[in-house]
Amino acid sequence: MAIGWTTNSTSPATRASGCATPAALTCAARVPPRALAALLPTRLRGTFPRALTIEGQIVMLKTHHCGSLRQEHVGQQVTVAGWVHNWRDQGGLVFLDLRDRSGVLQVAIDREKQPEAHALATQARSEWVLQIVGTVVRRPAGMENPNIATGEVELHASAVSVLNRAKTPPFYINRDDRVEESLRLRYRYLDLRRERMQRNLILRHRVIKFIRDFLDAEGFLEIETPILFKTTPEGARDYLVPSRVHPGKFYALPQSPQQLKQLLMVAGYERYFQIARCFRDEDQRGDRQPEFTQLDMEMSFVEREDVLQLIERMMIEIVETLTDRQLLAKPFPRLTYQEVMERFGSDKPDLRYDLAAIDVSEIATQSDFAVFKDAVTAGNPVKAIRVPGAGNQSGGQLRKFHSAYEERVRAVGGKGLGYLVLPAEAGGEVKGSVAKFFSPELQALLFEATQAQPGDVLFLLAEARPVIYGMIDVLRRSLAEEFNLADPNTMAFCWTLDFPLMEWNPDENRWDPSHHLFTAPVPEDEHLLDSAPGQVRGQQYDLVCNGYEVAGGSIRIHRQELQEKIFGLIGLDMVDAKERFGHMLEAFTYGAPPHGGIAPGIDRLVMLLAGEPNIREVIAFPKSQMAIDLMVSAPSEVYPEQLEELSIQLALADEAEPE
RNA sequence: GCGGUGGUGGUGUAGCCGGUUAACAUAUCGCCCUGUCAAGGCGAAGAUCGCGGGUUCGAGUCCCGUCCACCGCGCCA
Repeated sequence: MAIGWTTNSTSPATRASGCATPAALTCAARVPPRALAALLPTRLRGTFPRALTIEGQIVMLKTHHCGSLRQEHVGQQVTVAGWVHNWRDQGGLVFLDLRDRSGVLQVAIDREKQPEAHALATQARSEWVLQIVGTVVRRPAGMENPNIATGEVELHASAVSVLNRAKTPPFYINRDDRVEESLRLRYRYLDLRRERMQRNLILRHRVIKFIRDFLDAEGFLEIETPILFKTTPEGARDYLVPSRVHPGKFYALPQSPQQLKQLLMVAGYERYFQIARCFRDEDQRGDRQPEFTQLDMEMSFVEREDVLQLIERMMIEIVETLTDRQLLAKPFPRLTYQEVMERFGSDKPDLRYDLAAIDVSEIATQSDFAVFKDAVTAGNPVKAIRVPGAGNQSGGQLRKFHSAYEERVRAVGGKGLGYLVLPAEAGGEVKGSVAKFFSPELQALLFEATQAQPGDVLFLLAEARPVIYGMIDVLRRSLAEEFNLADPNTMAFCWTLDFPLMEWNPDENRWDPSHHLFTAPVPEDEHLLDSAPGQVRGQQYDLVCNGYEVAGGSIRIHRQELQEKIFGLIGLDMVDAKERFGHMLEAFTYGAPPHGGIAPGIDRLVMLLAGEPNIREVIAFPKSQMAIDLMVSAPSEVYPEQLEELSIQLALADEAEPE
């Protein structure tokens, strides 16, 4: 049996490479393209080897990718294969737009010149799979199509063969129209054919490849950890997997590889990462799926600063190398937890716009407004949010404007919302619900403190923490949406630091770890663990971008006695703790190095880089909000024999009885 | 678990203060057409209005229940 390359090669460059992999379908290994545009399938370049032959039979069904053909190919005979993207039958001349992953190519089939090919082409319909042999031709002058990358050329077909026919798809593949999402999910394999999804998954691939290359160069090892692991009752609900071999016992899918990566540090691997799947059985959101992907990583002999700098460098390079998006600030701003809560009411503020809350308690307490005076007396803050230019509307509009936001504030527990309107011209009258309680001198102080300009509106809020935080957050988000303040092309990263280590849980009457129970306290605060646990700051850090938490991590506790102390504070008695985390405590007695890590969420990161509104758009096969895979109908019932083998009996409530 | 929005030919929408034959675009099918590229022209077919119940002389439309999708709250160490 003779195996070789065909001799009528079209590309000297690829002859030398002798590579059987279509070059255009691989991704540039070392030099990622500068811009997002370079990610488009239409930009993939097709240097392509000759067809592979075995005993003279061509086994590779294409010599070039559709989207790769350019003027330089004019005159060459090529074979392409792909899906019918669109077709236009003009009688004696049929145009087929043939699509493969690299892009779209117009094929012209002439009845007079190629009657057989033409006869087949007239039958072809959307999404049929065709193989077409033809000659690349420069398009006639004036017939170029600048909207597609191959628009200067077209293929004059000499032979058409139908590799497969296709039913009419349930929705348009060739348009970016909105389609009901349940339909997209049911036919996800068709949805994934669409350009938007291909672009997103290619970007996702590039981000992950970039991360692997970057961390490899930094001395990290990629190490896999088990998917079948052990349940840990804290945190989110676990997905459980019954054991056949051990009746009545269960594995749990990892909520994250947290414990394992710390054990890898004890094991001396020093720098670990993994593109890790994580599982949490909680209700869904646009940025939450039951299974999601983290870049899980951990480093030994590092301090907080080392982790922050490494991640920051990586994120900046990802954005600048793989996208056209602008970074709002670099280095990334660093904000303390207290600062973000007081100013933005959220530990993941969207910094693309200001709308920061400013504490005006000192001024408000001098006003005649009892609500503000009482608030300050009770130790609660009075805060102002400046809304630039919002005062330039009629009195009626303003009242409507204010009451709409007052309603939002009430929805999060606020009792009311005061407002002041600065006149557009100097000397004009200051209006608004609380204007009469502030003397002109106090008003001036207020405007100075908030740097208010003519025509601005000031919203004034007085409430106890943490209710006021929720009010600030909801005001910022909804104002930014109404006034279009968030530039979609900007990536506003920041670090949130100095979280409290513990939060008081009044229901359970104990302290809860605010991050997780392996987070180390800030060394200066360690002495407060006994006297004032609520004041202890943790060595925790979150990376925030555009209002989303895109990474969270901490420096860990590596000493057994400190770890035991934390267990005590959160109400875990040592018998319990040993049962659940005995392996960790024991490991820490065998020379655990100081270590820390972080875990960026890949789905959220790619979502932001792609400019998508939810993570389903960057996941190939996501689940619905009810955690259902609409394509395969998972979860599903199982056969009684399967349950029997697992020693499991169902105890369903009547209404949940399976049919 | 709670609240909100939506579900109408294959797809996307209109119809919603109840009233004759459920409208439009597109896709699909047929015929015509040799420079189209969101092709065009002519014609055809295609909908028990998510499902179940109720009110009514009469329900896509009103009411109740239910299912599904999405958004948010709770939840998510």
